[in-house]
Amino acid sequence: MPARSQGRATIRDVAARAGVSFKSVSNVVNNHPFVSEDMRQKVQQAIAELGYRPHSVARNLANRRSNMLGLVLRASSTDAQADPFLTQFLLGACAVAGAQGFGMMVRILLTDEPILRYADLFDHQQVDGLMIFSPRIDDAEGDGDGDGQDHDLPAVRIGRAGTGTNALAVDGDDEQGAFAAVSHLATLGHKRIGMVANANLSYTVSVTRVQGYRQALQAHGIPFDERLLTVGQFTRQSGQDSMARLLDIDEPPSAVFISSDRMALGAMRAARDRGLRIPEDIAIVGYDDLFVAEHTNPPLTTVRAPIDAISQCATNMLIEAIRGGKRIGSRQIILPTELIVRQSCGAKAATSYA
Amino acid sequence: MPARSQGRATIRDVAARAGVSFKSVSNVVNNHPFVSEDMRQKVQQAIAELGYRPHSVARNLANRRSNMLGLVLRASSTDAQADPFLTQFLLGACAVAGAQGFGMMVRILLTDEPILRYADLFDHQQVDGLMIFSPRIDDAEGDGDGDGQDHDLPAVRIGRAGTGTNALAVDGDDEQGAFAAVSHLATLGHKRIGMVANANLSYTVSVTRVQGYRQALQAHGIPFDERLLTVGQFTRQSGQDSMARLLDIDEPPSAVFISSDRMALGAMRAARDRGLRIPEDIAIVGYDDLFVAEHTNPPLTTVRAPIDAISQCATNMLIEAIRGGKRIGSRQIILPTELIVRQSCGAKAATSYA
DNA sequence: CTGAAAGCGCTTACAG
DNA sequence: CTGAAAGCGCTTACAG
Repeated sequence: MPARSQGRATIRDVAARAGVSFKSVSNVVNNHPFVSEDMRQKVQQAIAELGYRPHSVARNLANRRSNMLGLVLRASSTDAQADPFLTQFLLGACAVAGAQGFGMMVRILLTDEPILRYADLFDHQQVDGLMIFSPRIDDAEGDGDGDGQDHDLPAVRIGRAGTGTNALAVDGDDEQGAFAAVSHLATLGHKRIGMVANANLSYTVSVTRVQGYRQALQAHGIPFDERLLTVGQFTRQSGQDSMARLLDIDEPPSAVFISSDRMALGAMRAARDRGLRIPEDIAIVGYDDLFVAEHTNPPLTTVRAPIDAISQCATNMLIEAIRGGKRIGSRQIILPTELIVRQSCGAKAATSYA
Repeated sequence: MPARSQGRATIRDVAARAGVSFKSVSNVVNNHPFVSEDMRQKVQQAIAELGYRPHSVARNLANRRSNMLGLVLRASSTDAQADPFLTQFLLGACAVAGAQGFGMMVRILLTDEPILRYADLFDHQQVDGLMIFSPRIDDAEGDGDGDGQDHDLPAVRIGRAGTGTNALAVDGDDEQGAFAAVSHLATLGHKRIGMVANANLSYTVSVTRVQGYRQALQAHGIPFDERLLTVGQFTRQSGQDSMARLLDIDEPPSAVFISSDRMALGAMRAARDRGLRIPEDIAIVGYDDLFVAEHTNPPLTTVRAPIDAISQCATNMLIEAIRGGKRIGSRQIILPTELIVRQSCGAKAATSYA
């Protein structure tokens, strides 16, 4: 092969081989209009013969585009909960991005690190847009991505929208999910329905679920009793403690909505510690549909977020924003969640294995 | 700020501001030796004032390096099992890479896709090295990354080494893990110890665990009985079926090592279906230490792979190979696994919650 | 539709 | 230790 002795074939090599100018090679590689079929064929053949592959770095420099999406993951020690969704999210996002010619570069941000502008996690022009995945993190903190800068990147947040100018966001409908969970309980005849919130009410992810809870109560004509609402902090232990507290009040609940599966594990434990049978003595609904939910005893009824839809939607939105130019305005998309009925509430379960 | 009216500050702007040549700026940015303290300060100040950030794309083009690691993930529908490790692996790898100035670009490869050279998943010079994560996939297939090409990238495989020339690989010590699991059973007095392999024996990940099983038997003077060895195929259902088969033979086992937690879930179900108590009537050990293992009834004794150590080791090895130049030769590192004793074998558990 | 030019922002050899 | 040059591989305007 008469390619260069060193390194891969370059656009010039292809041009020489095909007997055309290298501009023409660029044209066909980039699928420009108005290239004659003849030219295309000649070039394509030379490309094949030389095993030419475009040099993306050079291309990016000239283009002022990187065809890269930057995914920033906020992980935290207290919050392993987010992890189970992460892989699934990543898979979906990479697939969509790849199909549209974008690569994915990921950056981890530990919560304890100081929060800077997310864009600063990447070099200048290293990515064309940002996906910010931090669904279970304190939103107040999370909003520290100063917009207002001149050359802000398009960004989409997974979770609730930040305060930025170009706020794009995609999330599951937590309110509706909580509503469905609690309605399920009410429909089964429960009147004393407690709730263990997954976090204190400075977290929007906690607030929306509480709202769904209250709306469901209202829809079913059940008065809200604040003694029935307690608050945990993500961990299983806090679920156990919160449940114990709920069980200790006068007129304890006959059913409890715990807005986190992880915490529901603790809650089930607390119930069992008192000799309460699930669901006969106490009905329980969780939230998240972790893998473990199917394997608890009894299998846990819970709410599942539409991770695949979220990842696809977010990726498409971001790419659209990148292609569409600077200001798309803000947009927030909320996707419906699904109640997975198993056996922890006493309803006959549609899906059941364990 | 006298920066350019358009775009970010460039190296020239910094030079102008600091009153030096832009070569000097490059020098300090790249931490070259022999820059006077005075120069460094002037430049650094100008950088700060202008908010200059190096343009990585341009730098990469000039450098012929991208400072990027390419992570290819082989996912498969039948193999959700790999997922739980993925997030943890990704976190570890990104952290190490980031600390050494490397970004991470990820590419998903679905198993059903044709297997090409892994390097072809990336553009030319888009990444400096490859991490290949596909621990639970048929190894025969996985080896289809033709080495032998001229400009092969350094690559490290998570799992057993491929056949390539530059074969770097890191893995957990499955043999030792299986050995520990089965020895645990033997130590508790079991003589009839069965095994359900996680996959048929064309998968090395299955073979090594079987080897550990046999070695442990031998070490404890227990003869190998092939009727006690059965083979599943990753799924929970196959674990259930395999266990049922084992329970049906004459002289059934009093303890079983199931080399996959997912399958152990099915196995526990099969045991319970026959009214067998765990661990009184039948002891069970799993493999993987999925999150669910802590929450089964009873909590599952199992083997945990050193994911963090693997991710860190693999990333460091790869970066070393990148920095060290072409041929490092092949190297395979096997890291020790850990037996997590819970309650499914009747041993007093050190760690116990659920 | 196709050439020769200039440039993306930076870096590595090259003389001073 | 510091300048002016050439180049990384490609692309966008520019004339033909």
